[in-house]
Amino acid sequence: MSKQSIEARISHLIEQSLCRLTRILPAKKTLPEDLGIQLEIPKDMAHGDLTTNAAMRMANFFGLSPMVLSEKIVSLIQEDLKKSNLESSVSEIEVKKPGFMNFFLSEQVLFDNLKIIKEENDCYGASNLGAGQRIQIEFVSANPTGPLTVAHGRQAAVGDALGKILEFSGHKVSREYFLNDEGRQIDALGESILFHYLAINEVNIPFPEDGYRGAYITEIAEEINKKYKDKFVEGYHKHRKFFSDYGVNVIVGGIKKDLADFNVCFDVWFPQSSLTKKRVSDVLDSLRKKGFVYDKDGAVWFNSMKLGDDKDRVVVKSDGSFTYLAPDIAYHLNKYKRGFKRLVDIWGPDHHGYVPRIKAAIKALGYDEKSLSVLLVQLATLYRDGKALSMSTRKGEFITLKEVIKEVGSDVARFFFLMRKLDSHLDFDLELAKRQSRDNPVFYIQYAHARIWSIKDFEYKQAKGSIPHRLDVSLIKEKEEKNLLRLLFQFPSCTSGCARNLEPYILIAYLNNLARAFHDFYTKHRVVSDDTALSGARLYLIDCVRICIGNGLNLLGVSLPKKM
RNA sequence: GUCCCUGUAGCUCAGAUGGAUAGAGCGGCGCCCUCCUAAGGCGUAGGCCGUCCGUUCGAAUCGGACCAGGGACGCCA
Repeated sequence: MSKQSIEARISHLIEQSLCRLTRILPAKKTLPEDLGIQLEIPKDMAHGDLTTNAAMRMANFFGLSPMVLSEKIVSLIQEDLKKSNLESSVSEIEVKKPGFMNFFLSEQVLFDNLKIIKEENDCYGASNLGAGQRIQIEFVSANPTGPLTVAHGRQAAVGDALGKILEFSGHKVSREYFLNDEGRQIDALGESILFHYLAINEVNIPFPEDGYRGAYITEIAEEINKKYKDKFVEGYHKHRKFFSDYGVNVIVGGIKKDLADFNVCFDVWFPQSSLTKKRVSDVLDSLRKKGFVYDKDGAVWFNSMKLGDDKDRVVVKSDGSFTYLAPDIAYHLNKYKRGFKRLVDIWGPDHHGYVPRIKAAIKALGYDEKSLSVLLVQLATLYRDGKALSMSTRKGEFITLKEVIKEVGSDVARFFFLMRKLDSHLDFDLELAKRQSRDNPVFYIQYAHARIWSIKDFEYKQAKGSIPHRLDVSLIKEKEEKNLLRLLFQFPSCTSGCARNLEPYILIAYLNNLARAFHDFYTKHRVVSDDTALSGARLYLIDCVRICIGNGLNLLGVSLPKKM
């Protein structure tokens, strides 16, 4: 019996007994639809495997003290347990102090879970939470005017991990990169390259306003000059488009390579240029018909204030060109039109003011704003030896994602970017990241995985694989082993928690605990010994740990070393 | 000025939808390799959870005010 079904069945029993109580006790009202009942895993294992606050939530409703209500519910549940085949799974239900009901699962459930892990293997922890729903996750989407920076690195790691987590939880995920390949910034890019190209050919023009600086710009200019010599010097203003196209091409190529080196892949690259002017103005026209768009001061405005924004926003400037919002509205409509039921946008914190605007647009387009989740991933600050490294994108002084990956490796970089809650600023210490000890959680977790392989190897060399991995329940009795059983049992609720909250860091905390529990077990008990039966049982157990750590690291996009 | 994020042990941070005595790592101190990787483990010390009100059976968690740090507020993208 899988853990989900036990959880589900217990919470069903609770609800059932509440319903029965309304009939037994003089009910004043009908039960509210959302009871707010939570069945959760208690922090302290002394409080059982599952616990609920149901009695405390419902005490007022029934006019009973939480303790009395708890007792009544428990006695009803116990009657039902006898009738169902759950009786062997729940060993005890206790009522504690303020009114908690604690469920203790029988050890058999935890042992059966090991068999489930072995069977499901790399699917253990997967669920059908998403029920096959199509969900699109758009992330990075950095303008192709320069290489990816550390900030993009965090967004890339988060988006990719969330994609994997959502897939694992039964969603149909599409990862998308919106490529901003036209507009003023792209023009400025072209002009910046042109400036350097002309400089090489000893033609001096003023440096463009909003121009980009940085070695990569001069490199592109040199590359063009090498290929085409001084071909574009005469009548250079006619060739601006060539320079910007060339620059975008080179930079997008670099971005794709950096992402590939970071093990991040996208299903769709969506160029802004594919949203033609006509498509954008068609969308604006349809919004105008619905009364969401109006003219003022020679510009066209979106009536976003009525939909929750603090002011109305310009969509067509008085010079006739679109603001960024206009194609973005069309883009989001396009996402829905492609059949996605849910959208996730991952942005930097500098875009937070933009959220009400796009939410307003979603509403104006006639979709439920809740179908769009905007995740604002806070910045990552790089440190070296406790000192923050300064960054300024404008001056071209920044640390690229590429440099970070080169210095610490993809595994470590990904892990560090995911380590904190998305809302938290992230301090990324390069020296700590390279350290290989307990204070570096990546190595700590990978080390547990490698240790298990090392035990398996040892067994293979000693006994030539003759020890059968057989689960003899009576042999697993150490405290450290029981601890592992419990943690392994919790893995599925951890993965679905990540999916529900769109937060990968929950998984990291879990893996840290599991690795710790394993290291603790390892130093206290020998796996491979003369006692073949015991060795077999322990090999079975640690292989389940290996599967769990492996599945967890896979979701984070971190590799699973067999040796370290 | 408006808005967003943050404020928990000396340092870096957990505390997933409010829950039962607030947890890790580092650093301090003291231990554990004739034994499957010591890149490990164990023990110990260390806290008015920024401040003040409020909601609740119950608050680090929710609401309000204030204080401190970071960031955003364009007919830029």
